[in-house]
Amino acid sequence: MRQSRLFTKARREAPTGEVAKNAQLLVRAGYIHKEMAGVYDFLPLGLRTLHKIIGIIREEMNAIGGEEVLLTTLQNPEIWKKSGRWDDTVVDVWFKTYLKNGGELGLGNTHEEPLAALMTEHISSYKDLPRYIYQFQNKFRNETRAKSGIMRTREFIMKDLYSFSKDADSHKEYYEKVAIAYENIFKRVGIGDKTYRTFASGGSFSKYSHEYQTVCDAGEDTIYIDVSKKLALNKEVYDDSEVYATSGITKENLKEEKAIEVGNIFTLGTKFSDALGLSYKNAEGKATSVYMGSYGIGPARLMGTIVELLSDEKGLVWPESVAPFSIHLVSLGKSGDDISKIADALYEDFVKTGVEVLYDDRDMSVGQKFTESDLLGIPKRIVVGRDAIATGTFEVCERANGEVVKKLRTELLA
RNA sequence: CGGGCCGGAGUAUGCCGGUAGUACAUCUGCUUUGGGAGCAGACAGACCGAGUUCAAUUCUCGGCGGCCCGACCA
Repeated sequence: MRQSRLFTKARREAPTGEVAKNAQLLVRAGYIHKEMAGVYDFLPLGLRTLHKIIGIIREEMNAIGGEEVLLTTLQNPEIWKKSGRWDDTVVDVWFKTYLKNGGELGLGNTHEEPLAALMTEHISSYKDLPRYIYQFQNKFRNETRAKSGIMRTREFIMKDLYSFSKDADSHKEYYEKVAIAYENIFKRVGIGDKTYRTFASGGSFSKYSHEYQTVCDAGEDTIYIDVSKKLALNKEVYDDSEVYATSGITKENLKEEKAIEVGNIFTLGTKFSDALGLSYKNAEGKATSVYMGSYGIGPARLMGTIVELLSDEKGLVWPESVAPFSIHLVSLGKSGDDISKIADALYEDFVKTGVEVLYDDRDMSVGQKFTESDLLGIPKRIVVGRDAIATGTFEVCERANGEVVKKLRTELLA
């Protein structure tokens, strides 16, 4: 993409009042725009990165048998009344609204109820199980206090996977598969070494659930890590003696850290299938409740976590896997001169070979181009300058570590 | 939801109960081009409402909005 065609502009300063590092950098670099507290738009560069993250999650979900759907945001209260979760005192993050005829509606904050209701039409026999259904869908949560930039927002895309199994044993088996898929995801987006499977309270569904917590000072949660076991405990279960027996963690070895919850996996059991009438006939012809699990990841929060963890004083730093472009091609020529002709040709070559390249073809000062390039955080920068004419070489700079090498055109395209 | 701070050109800020100043950005012109260039000129601003006052951007109250701390996070 030609940068002259990119409508967003990088800015020197972050807006007043935006304190979170992730939002400061993403706003300055033109990846996102704040509409209001806890509500952010994704602009072209930000959307590309978000889509890269979503793509990685999708691959991992498909690899463990996930089938993708897209359920609605508008929610029918009748379904939620069956599980008791329409009540504002039970779920306090509802956004509710009205139909023209006065009927009440909700904006979905999660999708256990509608999906369980939907699956009653498709699951009737043990032969129909297991099923694994997931989506990337806009959730609405009326948080009392939005904070931390894109980490806790009132409207956000969530990947939510729901598993429908015959019984607790087959559920447990799949639950562990999801855990591995999650670990793959966090590894692939570049935060694997700082992300811990963490025991947390399970709510009313099961004794414990698991969170994936990424160690980071910007995090809202406090966890206790057993480094050798690569496991952790959320502070909320720290004083629960049973968790140590369950997890095999010993209290003495724990290290306290701040962390960001980047994912969670829950055992739901039959709570929702009982409430919504989701059952199947087993081999003996007996009606049996479907055993459910739910598994969430917030792609935007994951994006914010990557920013918090990997960016530096110059700006964003993306791993190749989630960068909006692989290469930032920066021309130091002026439109029409020899340098920019070489840059144009190189750009066309990259486009032809399918390389994702952002081409800074704008007429502006060198310093400004480099500073903006650093801010955008694209993994590799290729500079077309006087060397391109003098020696036919191009400077290639790694954003992450600043390493610079000179390469010939043929080496770049190889 | 409790507490605190804040609200002015596109962005960031200084001063101020009496003509809203500056920097950056933007536009025009000339020069400049390997780390946010220079000169000249131009465009552009007080969240809303009430009160006090001869006079309110400034003081007071209320609303709305933003950020932070805490609580909450099914």
